[in-house]
Amino acid sequence: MDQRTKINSRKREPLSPGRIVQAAFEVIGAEGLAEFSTRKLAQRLGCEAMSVYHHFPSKAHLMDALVDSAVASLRPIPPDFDFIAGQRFAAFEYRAMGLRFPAFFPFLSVHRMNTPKALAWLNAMIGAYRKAGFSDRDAAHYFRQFGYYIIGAVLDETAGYARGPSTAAPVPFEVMKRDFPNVLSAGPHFAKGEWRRIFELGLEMELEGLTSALAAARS
Amino acid sequence: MDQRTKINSRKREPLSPGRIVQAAFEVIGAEGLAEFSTRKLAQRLGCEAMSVYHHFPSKAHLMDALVDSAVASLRPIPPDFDFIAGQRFAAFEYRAMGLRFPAFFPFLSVHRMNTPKALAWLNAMIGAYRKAGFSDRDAAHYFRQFGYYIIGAVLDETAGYARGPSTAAPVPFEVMKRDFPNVLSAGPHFAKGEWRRIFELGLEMELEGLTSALAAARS
DNA sequence: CAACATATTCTTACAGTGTAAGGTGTCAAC
DNA sequence: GTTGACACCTTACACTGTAAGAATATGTTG
Repeated sequence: MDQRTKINSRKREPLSPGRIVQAAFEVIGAEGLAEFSTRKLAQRLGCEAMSVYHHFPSKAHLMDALVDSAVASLRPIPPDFDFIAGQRFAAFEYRAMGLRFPAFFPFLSVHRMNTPKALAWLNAMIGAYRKAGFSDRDAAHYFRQFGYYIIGAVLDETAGYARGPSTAAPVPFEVMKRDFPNVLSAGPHFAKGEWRRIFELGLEMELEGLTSALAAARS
Repeated sequence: MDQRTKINSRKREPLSPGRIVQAAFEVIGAEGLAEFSTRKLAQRLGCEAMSVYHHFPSKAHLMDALVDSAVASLRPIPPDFDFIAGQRFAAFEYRAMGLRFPAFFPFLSVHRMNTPKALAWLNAMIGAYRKAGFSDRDAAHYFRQFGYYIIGAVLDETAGYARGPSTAAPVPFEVMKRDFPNVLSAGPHFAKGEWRRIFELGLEMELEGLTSALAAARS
């Protein structure tokens, strides 16, 4: 009908899954997960909301593509690393991925990884445990347990980082001082500059535990 | 206008924050977090959607009340427990809380705990670390790191438990067998019956690490 | 008792959401 | 040309949270 719409769609690069995924990350990064809608996505793409549906059957499928894309950005463990060094590498790599998409990570953390690229990554990770000497069962269990720590850590860093202050009226300083002095004195040590140390503290604890478990499994 | 509405609102118990919170948990438990809306909540309460707004200024405030209520259900660490036993108790207690509200936990996991009851719980937890002999800084860091593991674990149990299959078309068995054999053979060991063992595996690893850290801090 | 005040609850309306159904313009193959 | 496939757009619907204000219920004062 209106000729400008045609011109618009001719002028710009045509839509594609890749371009849509990238634009989605941009919107989520700029406006936050809650503000991410098909219409705002379309606005950034220079098209109409429904045009996205020609490339993704639903918003949920698009979100899955975002998960896949984020997971695909995880570099595999270098082959010459031993098991512990490899797990350390994977942990930092996963954390870096989360911090690359801080506003998106809370979504990722809660979603099953059953897209092809996510499965490939999972497969490699579990394979590392098997290869190190864990039984099938122990490989599954220790890997999952390790994931608990990593995901919990990255979630905390991103959920706190990406979101503004809570909706509830914050407790005033005087009340904090009187009723929750431990929280107050812990506050500075929760600052962003400390996050990496906190992450490493627990990570090294995990790695020592894995070392012991591995020694026990091999004997 | 319509007289039945009056009769209805006379007949039932009057609205109150407590009744609304309870109904909210019921709706979330029965229909899931995504299906939880003010109108469905009102339906369960036998009132109109906007009536809720007299008791909570916004849905976000109501959600905060849910967080507060869930956290308030955490029993404090018994005073005669030593530090490690206390942390073990708190970990299981937290996990039990999450499993009590499985559909709600993914929301809780991502939200700051700055309501009064949540702060009281935080304050007690951090206090336990201080009392055990950690410095202010180490208390903050080791507590947070411990929380990473616990929250990651409970999130995984509830997010997998409370949600149905992913939206993406699942990868067919033949493909799994060929391309992701490690994931396939790990599958049975990720079954629900194994969750408690997995949780304990990582928990005991954490507790051993805390024991060592505490010994180092005291020396 | 009536009259007023306050606390609850309901009605209506609006801007926003995901997306079903079907239309329109462009281009390649015949 | 005509046809058909493809990419994109228009419209419409059922849903969301909630602002604004009307209506009712309850309590208080005369």
